Amino acid sequence: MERYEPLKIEQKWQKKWDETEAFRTSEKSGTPKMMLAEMFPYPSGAGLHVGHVRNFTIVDVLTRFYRQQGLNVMRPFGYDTFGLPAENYAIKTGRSPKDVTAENVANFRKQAKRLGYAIDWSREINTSDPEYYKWTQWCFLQLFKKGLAYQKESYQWWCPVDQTVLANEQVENGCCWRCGHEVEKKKMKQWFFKITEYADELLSEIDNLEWPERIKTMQKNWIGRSVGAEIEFTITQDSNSFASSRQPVVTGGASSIAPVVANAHESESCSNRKIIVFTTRPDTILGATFIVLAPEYPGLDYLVSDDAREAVMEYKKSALKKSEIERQENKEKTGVFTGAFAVNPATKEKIPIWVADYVLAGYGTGAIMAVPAMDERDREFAEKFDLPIVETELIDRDLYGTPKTTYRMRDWLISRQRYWGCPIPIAYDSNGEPHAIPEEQLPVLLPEIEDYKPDSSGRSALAKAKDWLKVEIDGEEMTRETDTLDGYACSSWYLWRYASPHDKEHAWEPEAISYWEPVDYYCGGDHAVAHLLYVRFWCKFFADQGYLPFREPIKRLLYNGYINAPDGKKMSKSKGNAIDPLDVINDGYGADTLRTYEMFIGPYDMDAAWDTRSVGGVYRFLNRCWNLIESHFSGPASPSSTSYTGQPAEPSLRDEPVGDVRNIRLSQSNRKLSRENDSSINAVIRNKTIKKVTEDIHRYNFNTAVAGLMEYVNELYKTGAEQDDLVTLAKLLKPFAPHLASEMLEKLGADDEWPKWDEKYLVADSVELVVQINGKLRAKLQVNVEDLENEDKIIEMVLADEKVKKFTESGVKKTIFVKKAKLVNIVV
RNA sequence: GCCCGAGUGGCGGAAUUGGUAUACGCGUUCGACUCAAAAUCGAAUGGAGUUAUCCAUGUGGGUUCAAGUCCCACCUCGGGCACCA
Repeated sequence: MERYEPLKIEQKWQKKWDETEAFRTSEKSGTPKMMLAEMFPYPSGAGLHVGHVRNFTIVDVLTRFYRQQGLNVMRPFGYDTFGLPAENYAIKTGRSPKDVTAENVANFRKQAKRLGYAIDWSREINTSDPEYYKWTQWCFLQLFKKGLAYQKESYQWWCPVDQTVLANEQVENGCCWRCGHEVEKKKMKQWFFKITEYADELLSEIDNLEWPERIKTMQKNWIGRSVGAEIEFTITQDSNSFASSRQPVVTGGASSIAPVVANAHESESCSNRKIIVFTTRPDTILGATFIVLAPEYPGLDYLVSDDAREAVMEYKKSALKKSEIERQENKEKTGVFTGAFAVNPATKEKIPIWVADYVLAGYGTGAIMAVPAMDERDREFAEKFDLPIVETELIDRDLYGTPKTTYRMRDWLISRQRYWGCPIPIAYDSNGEPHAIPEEQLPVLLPEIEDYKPDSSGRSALAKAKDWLKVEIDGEEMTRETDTLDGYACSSWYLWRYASPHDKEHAWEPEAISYWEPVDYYCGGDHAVAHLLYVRFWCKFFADQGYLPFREPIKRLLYNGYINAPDGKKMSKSKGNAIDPLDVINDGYGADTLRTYEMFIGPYDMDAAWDTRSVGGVYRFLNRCWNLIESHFSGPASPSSTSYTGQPAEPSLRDEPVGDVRNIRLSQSNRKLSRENDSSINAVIRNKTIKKVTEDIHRYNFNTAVAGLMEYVNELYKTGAEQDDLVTLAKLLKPFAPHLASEMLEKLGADDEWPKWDEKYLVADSVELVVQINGKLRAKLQVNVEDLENEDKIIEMVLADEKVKKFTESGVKKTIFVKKAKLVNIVV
């Protein structure tokens, strides 16, 4: 008899899986495929976190479950390596981000292997590998060629600590998602991806996704479609304030290296003759008594009157300086009159034009018609500044405006003024016009430099790589773009790279992609609106270009909850409440215990607190699995062959070498059963367990699947376990505890094919009938299954029961028989 | 403020379609084994009570033969959005 030694078993199987490349996959025609992936990790210096383990194990359970069912299952792995943490660490320690990243990747790989994941290691990708980012740059160029990657000068989120701009999705409560510092608005020329081009489809397709409702709702809200109209308001010519020849006053703004190209929308709405407003209520136009412009409104400088100019510019300056937090916290309306007027096209009234920061520059046209009688915010503003409030009746929606749909979602800002990212494959000619780097020159390699530190110049550290900056395109000398791409760009297509990770000709090889993808299961606990929206956007774009045969990249999304510290708070190194998964393994519990525990901890999509004592409970369960096998093969100690005497264990058992099983015995009542009866009883629980575990995994109820296995083992301890029971146990256990299960199957000489249950074992001859009186449980009777077909007979039997009689002396009003629930309710 | 989740023993959590509330695990108690401890094995374990029985799924109502589950109102916690016209 051997003791359960997880570390020894796990090492054996991990070595075997590694050497045989056990999980290597290739396209197989005729075999149903399945592709699963987790959201690939950012490999931090701290190594794997228990949260990673939960995330990866969910994917692994499904991977192994479907492999055991004979599907061609691909489960790749990758690392999202570009980004600020590596660069900041490099700045702090003086080491290169490349070296630091390489170390972290090696550590993550080693740790993932110690968890026994069924990963196809030939499909390992790394976003900062030039072989990979060559194709990220290729993707960028496709978007650039179609006008979906463009430059625009506008006010952007700027993190003064990280010295870079940020996308809307990376600003959380007015703070930088990385360093937590308050962000500012800064006028800069930046690169954008035109995600708004796909806003409609991104929204309408959400309903067809097998994704959690809460993620779908978040995406819908994020896209925020509003149907309304744009209405033109003419600025009054007789206004003394108006002068079309006046030069604009330049305010704010950061240096930019290329000339500003105003887009069509801006030049139209900042025309000096009219203001276009967006409204969802064009039918309320009769009540529009003033116009409000955002402080950043592009045409503001042109229309402001001389008298008001100073006050307006002062207001604009202070509004821009205000952090977003201040703007959010202070809901008190502020604003100033511009001195200009416009004509309400419906009433022909001359109405004043104001500036106020409750109007947002980035939404609609940055200008609204205020209807204080209808809109709470406008009313508040009107009351504060004593503007007219006119009660109004509604008119035909389409009378004065042109129908227009607007989205809350803005275009995706993708340039970053940082070193450790994918270089944007663009160069500027002497006029400052951007040109694509020819595809044959890709990848644009990230140059090795000495000093990664960003500065306030608004340019990344790449600007210091003087030689690298120069590039010749079509015989013309040009200057390279020094910004790098947002890391989310690198992760917007990695799922497709998995299909052909080493292809030199394509970002993804057409046949491989159409075999493997879209991804069947994608699992993660973050990025509900950013990454998960971006991959959908790129998918639609590349489908339109003919590169992808599907328009949604992810069929099913599993959004797992977090694992918190034992105190219920978020785990963090600084608070000292973090659990290191490698410590749990090395303490002797092993990877199987860790994996199984994290599946057992609770529903996968709910947050859960770590409980060290419960880890021990799962270890005991695996130990009991092991002991069943050991006693099966070690003769006298076997639960199924040891005769129970009611006395202390026989001497022969005491003489056994140290074995945790030596006290396994059978309860007296169960020993009365003959061998034949034993196995028929086991057939029932065996089939029940197969059904439960299979169905639970299909429903992602991993916690109850493990509970079902525990119950099964408890039963086998009582009844004794035959070969069939042990083989079934090992097969069902394998997705959760693959090392132990592999060892068990090897000892049993069995394969790992997923077992099927036979319904015939699940139908018993007699069943327990529940008897309620007035809805309260009063009795239980054994009845024959065939009697359930005969309601009269059942009721007769129930009413004849002694226990029931006590309650029915005063007469029976009504009886209800529910066959499916095997229940009778008697109303007295 | 608006939109989602969730609230069940001492604790984590089960209960899949309205039908036996508390599966499974932790903890606790008792017993076996041991010189002893650990480990292991077995038993018990929602509360009150003399058996009967009564009370328990955040609170208060309602529907129903029957409610953790459905409806109405409210409370608490967590998450998302937050002047989006």
